Amino acid sequence: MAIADNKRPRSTGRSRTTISDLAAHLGMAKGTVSRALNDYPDIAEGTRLRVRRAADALGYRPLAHAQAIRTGRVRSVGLVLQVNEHDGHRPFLADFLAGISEAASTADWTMTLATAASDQDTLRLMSKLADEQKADGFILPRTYLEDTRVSALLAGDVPFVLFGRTGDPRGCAWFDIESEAAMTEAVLRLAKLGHTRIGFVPGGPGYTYATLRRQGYLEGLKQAGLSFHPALISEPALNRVDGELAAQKLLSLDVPPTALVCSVDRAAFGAYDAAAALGLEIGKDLSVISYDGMPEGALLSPPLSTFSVDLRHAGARLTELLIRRIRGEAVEDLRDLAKARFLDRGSHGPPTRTPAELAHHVKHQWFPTGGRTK
Amino acid sequence: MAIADNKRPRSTGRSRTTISDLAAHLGMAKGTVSRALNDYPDIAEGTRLRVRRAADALGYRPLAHAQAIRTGRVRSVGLVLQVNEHDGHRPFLADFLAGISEAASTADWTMTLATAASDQDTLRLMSKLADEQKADGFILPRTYLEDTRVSALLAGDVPFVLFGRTGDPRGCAWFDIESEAAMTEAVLRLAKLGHTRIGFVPGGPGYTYATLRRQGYLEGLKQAGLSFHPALISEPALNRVDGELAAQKLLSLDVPPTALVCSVDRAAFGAYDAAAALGLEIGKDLSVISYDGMPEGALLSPPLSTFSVDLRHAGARLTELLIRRIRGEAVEDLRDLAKARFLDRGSHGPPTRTPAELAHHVKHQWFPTGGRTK
DNA sequence: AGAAGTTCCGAAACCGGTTTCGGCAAGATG
DNA sequence: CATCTTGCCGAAACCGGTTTCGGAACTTCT
Repeated sequence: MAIADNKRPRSTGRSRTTISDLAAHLGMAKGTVSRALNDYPDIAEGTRLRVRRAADALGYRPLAHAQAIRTGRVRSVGLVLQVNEHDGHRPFLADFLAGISEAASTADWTMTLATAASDQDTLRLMSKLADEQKADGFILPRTYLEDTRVSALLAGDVPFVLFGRTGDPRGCAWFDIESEAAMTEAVLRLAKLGHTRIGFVPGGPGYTYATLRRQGYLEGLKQAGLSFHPALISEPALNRVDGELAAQKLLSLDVPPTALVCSVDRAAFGAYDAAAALGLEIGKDLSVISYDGMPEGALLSPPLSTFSVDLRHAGARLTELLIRRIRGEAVEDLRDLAKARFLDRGSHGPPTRTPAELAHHVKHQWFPTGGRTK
Repeated sequence: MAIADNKRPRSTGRSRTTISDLAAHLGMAKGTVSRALNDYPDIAEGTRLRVRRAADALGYRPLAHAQAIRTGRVRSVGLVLQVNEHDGHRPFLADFLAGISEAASTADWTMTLATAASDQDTLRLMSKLADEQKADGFILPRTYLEDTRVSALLAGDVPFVLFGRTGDPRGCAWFDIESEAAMTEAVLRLAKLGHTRIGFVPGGPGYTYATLRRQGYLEGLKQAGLSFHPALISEPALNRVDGELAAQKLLSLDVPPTALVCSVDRAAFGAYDAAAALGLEIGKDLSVISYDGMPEGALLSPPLSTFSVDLRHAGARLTELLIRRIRGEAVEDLRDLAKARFLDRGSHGPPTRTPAELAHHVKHQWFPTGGRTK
């Protein structure tokens, strides 16, 4: 109560110092001040310093949108997240955003975020943000082999950078994790332990990474000198249930794999379920190596061996690339790859049974009455 | 290759249609067009329609920052997330963001997001965003009883809305989940099942919710007609390890509780660990009810009974309130509470032992040699 | 019919910056 | 010493909107 009622003229605050105030205070033209602050070459060094000093003495902060009206840039990176879909990266969303925010902040930029419920919604939101110039460009997470966002942005001449590769890279800047190399490494590790039949659970079709990881698996077989059996590649699985089904099917083969390489952790979780149902011990009877590095994997027994991705770094790198893209650098110079880090935990080891023994065990467990119907 | 080289004058695109273009096309003054589009009362209905039609015929989209220069509003809600700290809500971050984005989008606003590494960093980022007018106001997640952000924003006359309450609500708009009511309900449910000694694991001191939940616990005891024993309130626990220690200590009391109410799920996870170490079965020997609704809780055995929060709704509501705040509504009209939803799962049931029996069991298990030294 | 209101729109100022242009003064050149 | 540069800054236009102001045309009232 008391004196609290000092009725200011509504949201006046102290009206900020504008560039005109600053110019008046310095006795110069405001154009000069502007050029001084923006490092134009036709300003004397002494003047530049005087201006700068006065600027922070008066606490001058240019309005981003007032600058934008002339420069056409609001210094903001756009990000449209699609939240409906499966998302192994969801636990890391905060890290990803932190990476973007940090890199943006360093360059004196900001991030404009929106969430979409569908592909179409994503396009709509991006076009709106671009039209109103709320963002100067976009980071595109989760790329498809054929990505409608890419064609739309290319057509609209809106700068962007992909997190992931795409079918036709022309006009695209991108950053990606070499997950195919991780898959190769997984196969080689397993082969070195003595596995000769190694199954593969692919990711969602359409996504670029799914194709790449499959290639990485094949490359691993080749380097290990193992022959490829199409039957050892299951149906795609992006969640626990599908992962269980996939593993179940692979393990029911006449000559089942003794090790599984999974494209995503969630599928690997399902493989644990399948193994449990069949009375198989993970890391012994069945080895599993996966990809994503989800924290839940560490809680399983045995903990899941998987490849983890530094999403904070990814966000930061993508932001740098996007800003440089917006500033006009050629896309060919704005492409980068990083490696995934292997988390060597307990879910893989030397095979304890031959495929034949494993098949016998499975058949016995799975069809206790010996039937093979259905 | 081929013809691909059509060398446009760099990022020309087709230069957007401005309000002047539109005015020229209509043969009117641009001021008139602006007023027509913004529903000024001194524009004839027919004119308004003509303008609107022409606007979407030409695909006119005003530049947000060009508007802002005069209106002083960029139509953006600011959000600064602190990512270093413990965070039970982290798995729901996407939902929270989706709620904000949706509500903002509905009002034709956007969201500007930043992440900070410390309290100080948060203040710095908010002040920068506000100064540059990249955001018109802020959503403040995770409030403290004494919140430096609140005083800073009040001093700077920057609009904001709290997610959570704070010690001194003057000048504050807020939205919160009534987690104290959830705690009360938890106690009542346990009392109804026959528990008479119910322990409480508080949340982090300083946070407003911690105090409220403690009060809710006390209120529950009171309503259930149970007497309060200070020893039944443990040290604060915000993570699994501390939760385990807290539960261990409570269970080692001479007259231990047969049920635990935990302020946060993570602490409850620790209680599971403690129970396992003591050979106690959750839901039988020890009942647990918690708060947060983290998905991991459903994977425990038995699944954790907990209160879940609709963070998408929270984000949406906060955004509505903030926008109304920015538009000048009084803070007193911008306060709202919502309820948490109880997820009735397997971690609570009637007590299978009396406190005395439980104490005996614990002592036997925990000190197999009967000693009481360290 | 003239005065007084209303309705509705054009013209211009304005917001806070950036960028262009031109010119003065000092230094370099012949 | 005259001229040509060059360095440096002021003045003004400009960006794309919004808001104020004033007045023409049209009603309404007396």
